[in-house]
Amino acid sequence: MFELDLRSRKSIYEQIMDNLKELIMSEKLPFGTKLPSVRDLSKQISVNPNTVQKAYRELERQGYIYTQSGMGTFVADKKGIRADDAAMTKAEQGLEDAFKQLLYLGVDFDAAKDKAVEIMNRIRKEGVVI
Amino acid sequence: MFELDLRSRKSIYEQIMDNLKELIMSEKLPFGTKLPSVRDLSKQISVNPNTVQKAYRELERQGYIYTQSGMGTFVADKKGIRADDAAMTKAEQGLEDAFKQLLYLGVDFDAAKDKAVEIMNRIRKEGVVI
Amino acid sequence: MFELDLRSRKSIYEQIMDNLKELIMSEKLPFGTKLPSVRDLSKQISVNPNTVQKAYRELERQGYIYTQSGMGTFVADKKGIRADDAAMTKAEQGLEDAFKQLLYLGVDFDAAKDKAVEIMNRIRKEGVVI
Amino acid sequence: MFELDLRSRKSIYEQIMDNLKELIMSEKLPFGTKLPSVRDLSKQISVNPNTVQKAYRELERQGYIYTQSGMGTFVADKKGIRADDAAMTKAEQGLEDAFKQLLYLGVDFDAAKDKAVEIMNRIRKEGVVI
DNA sequence: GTGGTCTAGACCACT
DNA sequence: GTGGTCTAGACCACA
Repeated sequence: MFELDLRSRKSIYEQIMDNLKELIMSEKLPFGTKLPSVRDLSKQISVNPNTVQKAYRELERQGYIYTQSGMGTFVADKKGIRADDAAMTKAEQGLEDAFKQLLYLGVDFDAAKDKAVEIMNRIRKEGVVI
Repeated sequence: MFELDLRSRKSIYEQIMDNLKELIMSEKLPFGTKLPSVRDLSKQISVNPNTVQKAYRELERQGYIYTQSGMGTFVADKKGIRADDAAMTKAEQGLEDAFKQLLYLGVDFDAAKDKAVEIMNRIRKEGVVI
Repeated sequence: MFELDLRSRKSIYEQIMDNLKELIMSEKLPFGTKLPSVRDLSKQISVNPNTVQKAYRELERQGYIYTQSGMGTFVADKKGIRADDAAMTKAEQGLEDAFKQLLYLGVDFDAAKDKAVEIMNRIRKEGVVI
Repeated sequence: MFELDLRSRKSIYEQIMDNLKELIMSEKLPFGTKLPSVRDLSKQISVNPNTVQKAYRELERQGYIYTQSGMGTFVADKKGIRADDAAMTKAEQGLEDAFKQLLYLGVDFDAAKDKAVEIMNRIRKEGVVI
């Protein structure tokens, strides 16, 4: 389904969330699709079930998926996604930090900006089609 | 000297590092400047000396400052900053992740890109003069 | 696991690092092995957990081990060790200094060289098998 | 007279000692030579007089130099040098550590040994003539 | 005075 | 349970 980098500093549940978000936003998992159960997914990616559960719970809170008792977990309509203000601010802050980091490393402003634009265009092409 | 946001998710020592990096890169603290001693800065910003030292240590490792035991800590020549390839890749990855995060939140691609450009221009104006 | 010399001039965290490096390089702790947790090792060798953590942190920075938050700390693949040029130069400088130190003490050149060769051969036999 | 690296991690008084030991052992400062006064040397190399004094005191303790009240400080006969056991052990330990460090960095045993021999021969030629 | 190391013990997020 | 961060305070060597 997707890959994790167990050696990354990013926590595992966040990696799971990001992977699923990407699949959902790119409509590789379209509205209504049944997600694997917590137990199945946890086996598939060799991760503690609690960790998967945490990812699912958080995704549900953010409106990406929903659960039907006894039936399973499903991809929600994109309209349901909460444009969580906190998450938004955090993402913007992340953008700012990453950009500054480039400048800290001695990259010239315009070069850094070009780099950023290049990355964004690549993302558009590669697939986070929305 | 600068301010901390104790409620932020960013750890204190990282905030100290980022603040100092900004002051150094903008040459508000030019090459050779003596930084406040660990103890002084810790009092100034009401933080434990160990926390300040951790920030100094890491900044030294990254080449922003250098230390003379018994004498103090000083701003290093910018040439000393390691254009660490790993750090570079990491920064680019960070940019990519942050941008994707925006898209995950349901922001339209072009809106996200505009946002990013706006942020970059703000950074340019505000002063990370290099 | 190993022993510390609390009376040594070498700081404790450095002794921990050197001991672990030796165990790793000799493959007594092969790739992937889980190291004792910070708390366990600290109890085992009667040292404060922070001190052990400092050693682990530095070993991670040097690429000998890696860490999975919440899971533990593991021996990294040797390929990960940075053949850091700076570290190399430093090691050579250390060799030079140590040798000069012998000469400063009034040891005859050939005697010092013999001593050095003897030490190197002992190291080969004793086990820093690579 | 000689140079210091203020940014080095080696303490200044040790650098002074090593420089003087080298000059003495190579007989560039032969037996009986008057050393500059603490005050003069401290000015010359822009260092706190206390630091120079500490170096002189330690050199005297080790038998490299001697002081005549009111007259100054002089280079001692090499026979007087105390083959301080502790210092000897420390030097040997340093040699061992530096060599191991090379191995840690992934250098092959024989390559490391060759390197060491090369360094020793260079030292012989370059001047620590004894 | 300076930085460097260490202890004792706390709280947090993650697995 | 795991590592990561932080506080409060101590002692040391060095300048």
